[in-house]
Amino acid sequence: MEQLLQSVRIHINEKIYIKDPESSDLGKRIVEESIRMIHNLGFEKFTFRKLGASIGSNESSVYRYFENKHKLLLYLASWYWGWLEYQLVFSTNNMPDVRKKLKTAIEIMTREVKEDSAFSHINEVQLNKIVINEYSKSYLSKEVDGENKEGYFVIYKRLVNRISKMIGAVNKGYPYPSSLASTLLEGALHQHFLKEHFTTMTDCDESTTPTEFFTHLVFNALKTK
Amino acid sequence: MEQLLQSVRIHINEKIYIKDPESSDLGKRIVEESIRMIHNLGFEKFTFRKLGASIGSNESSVYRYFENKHKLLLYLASWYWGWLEYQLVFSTNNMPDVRKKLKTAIEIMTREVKEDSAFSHINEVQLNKIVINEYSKSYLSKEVDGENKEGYFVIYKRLVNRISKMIGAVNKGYPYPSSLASTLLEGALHQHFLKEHFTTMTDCDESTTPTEFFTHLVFNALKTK
DNA sequence: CAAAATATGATAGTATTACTATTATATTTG
DNA sequence: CAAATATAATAGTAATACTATCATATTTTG
Repeated sequence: MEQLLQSVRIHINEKIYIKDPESSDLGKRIVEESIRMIHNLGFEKFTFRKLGASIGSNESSVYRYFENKHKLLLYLASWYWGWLEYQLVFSTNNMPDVRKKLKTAIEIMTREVKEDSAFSHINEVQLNKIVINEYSKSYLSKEVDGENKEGYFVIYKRLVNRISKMIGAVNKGYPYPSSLASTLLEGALHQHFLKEHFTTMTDCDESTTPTEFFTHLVFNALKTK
Repeated sequence: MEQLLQSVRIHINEKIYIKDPESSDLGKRIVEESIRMIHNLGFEKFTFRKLGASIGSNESSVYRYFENKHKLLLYLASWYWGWLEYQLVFSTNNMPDVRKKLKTAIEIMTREVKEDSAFSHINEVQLNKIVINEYSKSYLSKEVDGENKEGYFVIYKRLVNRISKMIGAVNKGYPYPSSLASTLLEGALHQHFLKEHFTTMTDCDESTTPTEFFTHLVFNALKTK
């Protein structure tokens, strides 16, 4: 699986970047170091000037890859969701039992990322934390409709749609498959956040995982009686 | 109910503001106009300079009420959740049937705010939109733990706790009352957002409400069989 | 291999933001 | 009426989010 992931390239909408960061060494260092810096500083305090300095390069060089840090965040998020999508498709492919399939899907979407694949310049553990802490900011803006039209969120939407279809496969009559799927993805990030910062608002901790909570939630929602 | 709400003052942690905006005419204009401006411009493009100009006052005067716009957002959000909490407590008080009580609670927490009470300087319709679009930004920051310790999120946490208890009252054995409550509050905002900007990721529209979705979700989660 | 094209680096400059400080002028209160 | 307090006006600072220009290094290709 890891071997395979290594060779799979996640295709990201070309409008998100100016120059493909995968196409050069500098580009890869920009992505690699931006993950570390956003993880450490948080998105607000992260700047292209700091990033340039940190990779022994220059602010202006970073601007040749990404228009601004918002676009860079969209890039990182797209990569992350593409990576999850790959795992989802790979793991659930050819599973004849639709319930098992959905169960697997929920697990993949809600589990904590604990190991860096160490194959690429992308640290998935830190990237997962970034998505938990910053992803909402990428769409909670006045520009969201325009950016959505440009296709900046396609991977995420496709992922929600895949889960939605799996839900439909388990229970055709269930009236809210898309809402349940989007609640699952967004809610999983939220429960992980609460676990770290607002323990009174969640039951998730060392012994209880978001996976358990959401598995119970989704399958109960789909009960017909 | 509206009459009552008019006279109820929502108590907000004094550390959030420098000078209580309820204590002066200027303070009220700051709150009133900031709601309009954040609603129109979005939080990122909103500045104290613009706000000052817009109320025929001055940037420096605004700074005497709030340390920065982040604190102002915390203030507005606290007011909003306090307002919802009041409605919740008022509406569910003395309801002996715990299921009806929870049903009412879900409705209050998930419905769209459609009418401005017109009694105060606060436009609840716009404020509801602000909370949908901006609330996450108030806690998705590196300062969250410090601010949480200062008590900036108490009202929201109390609200989640109230719902959590109502859930426990319906089904003592349910293992995730807090997670379900937090998923409800956060998920409701999310579904309202999707309805406006990402229609493919939700089933909510003119004919289906987030209330229906969450009512079904919560009560199914609490089924014992 | 030389010329051309491209990528990167260094430096400087601009408008805006997010404040702080100071002083002047109203307004309220005792 | 004097003193205290609130507000307004103005100026100033450091940082941010860029844009522009030019120099230099590296790669491509004819």
